[in-house]
Amino acid sequence: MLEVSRIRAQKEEIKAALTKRGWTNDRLELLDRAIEADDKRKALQTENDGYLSQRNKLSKEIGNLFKQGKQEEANAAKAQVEEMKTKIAATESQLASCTTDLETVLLDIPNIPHSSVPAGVTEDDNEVAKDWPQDLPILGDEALPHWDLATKYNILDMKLGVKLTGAGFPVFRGKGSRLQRALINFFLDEASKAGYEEIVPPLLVNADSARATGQLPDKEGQMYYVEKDDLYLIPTAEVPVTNIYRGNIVKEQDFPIKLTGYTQCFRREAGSYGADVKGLNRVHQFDKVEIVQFQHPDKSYETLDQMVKHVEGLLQKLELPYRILRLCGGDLSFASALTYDLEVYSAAQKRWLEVSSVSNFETFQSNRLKLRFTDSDGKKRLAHTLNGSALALARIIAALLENNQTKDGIVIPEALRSYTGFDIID
RNA sequence: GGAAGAGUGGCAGAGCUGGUUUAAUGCACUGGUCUUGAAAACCAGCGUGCGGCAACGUACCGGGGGUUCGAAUCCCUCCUCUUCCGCCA
Repeated sequence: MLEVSRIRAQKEEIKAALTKRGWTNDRLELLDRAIEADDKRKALQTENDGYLSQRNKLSKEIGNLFKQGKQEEANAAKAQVEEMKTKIAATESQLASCTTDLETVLLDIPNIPHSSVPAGVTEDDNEVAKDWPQDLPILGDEALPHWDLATKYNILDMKLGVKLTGAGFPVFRGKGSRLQRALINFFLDEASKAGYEEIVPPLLVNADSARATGQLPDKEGQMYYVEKDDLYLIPTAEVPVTNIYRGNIVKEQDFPIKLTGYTQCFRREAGSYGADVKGLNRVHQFDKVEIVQFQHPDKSYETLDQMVKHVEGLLQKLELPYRILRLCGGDLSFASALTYDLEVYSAAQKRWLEVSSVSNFETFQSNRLKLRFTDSDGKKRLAHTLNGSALALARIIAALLENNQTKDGIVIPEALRSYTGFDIID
């Protein structure tokens, strides 16, 4: 959520930046509506405070009058307060509806894209920030997609998941399970080495947490919801891990705050069927190691680069061909100011698979989180928040299986062997 | 799940027979005096949001609602914690 003060101060720049998201005048007028609603809110607040002030003053007087035994005067004052209360009730209800209006408008305004974000509408307009320098691997015609490899080596069973739960809930078996566990440990160890504090958070969160990171209200349908307890299954570790600092005021010297968490992630992912979603490409439950940082506004883009480097390092160690995209305005998520997608090439599917998304949210998320720091002048300012997947397991496994298939079996990359305890799946 | 007790500012802890409480006091923290430096002592400052150029006003004592001219204080409800019982990985 953008701050109204920022919309006021930089309205024209913001309008210009939002056109990169494909926004036209009819939507840009939301900015004016936000300012209008805020003006109204301020006026009502001033009015209401005045009434409250009078009420408080009168109430004190009544107390004194009673002590002095001046019953009649006290009763007269009571009548005045009665009048005041009617006014207060009226302005308060206006104030409440006005605040709701403002909030509604603000929730519809996405983050302002960073100056380096290319304009564009679809993923075709994304910019390749770093391409794979070598030739892409070419497998023989006998090469299989991961869903067939999974069956061949009995390491992953989608049909069994259907029996146990439903479509999109994979069941890993044997070496498939161990590969899964190995990757989790590998990713967590790498994050620890890079200075991230490891967190094991709850997998269910309350509505306050879901709201603070922006899942509510806009992405409510994406989350599994436990009605009886009013809790949500997390779609990513970002939600509980980021919320650790909800409402906190940290010291400037605490930056950067670096957290990592492995969790299973749950997504309802309504819609979207077909070849693209086959196998592990899109599932309802998957495993992911997330990295999160809270940073001083002046340093957040440096940090974003470091986080991308970290994820790159993982892909290099796994010996997977990858490229980095800078997302265009149209493909940029609602809350992000700048996002890099890391994609791994699947030689069998002959396409790039998104395995990580690393974003700087600037103050967009911290505004809802109310995550602030005290700067050197003693002023309270919103921190910048960043996060990225490091990494999502399902698609990495898909890519590993496909790219590393040989006639003897699937070869485990060197870096993982001490974790898996085997070097081939056959 | 059942019973009892409790939730106050970074921490500790008063207030809780409704009205100078503008939330006492201590610790911690920040600045200053003193000191070669430090400690101690002393002086001052020290929550957050909103409105206001400011003075200041206003809201917040777990969340929400109510009673009252007036609520940290009384009532209802929800949440959390502690202790005991039950159940259980």
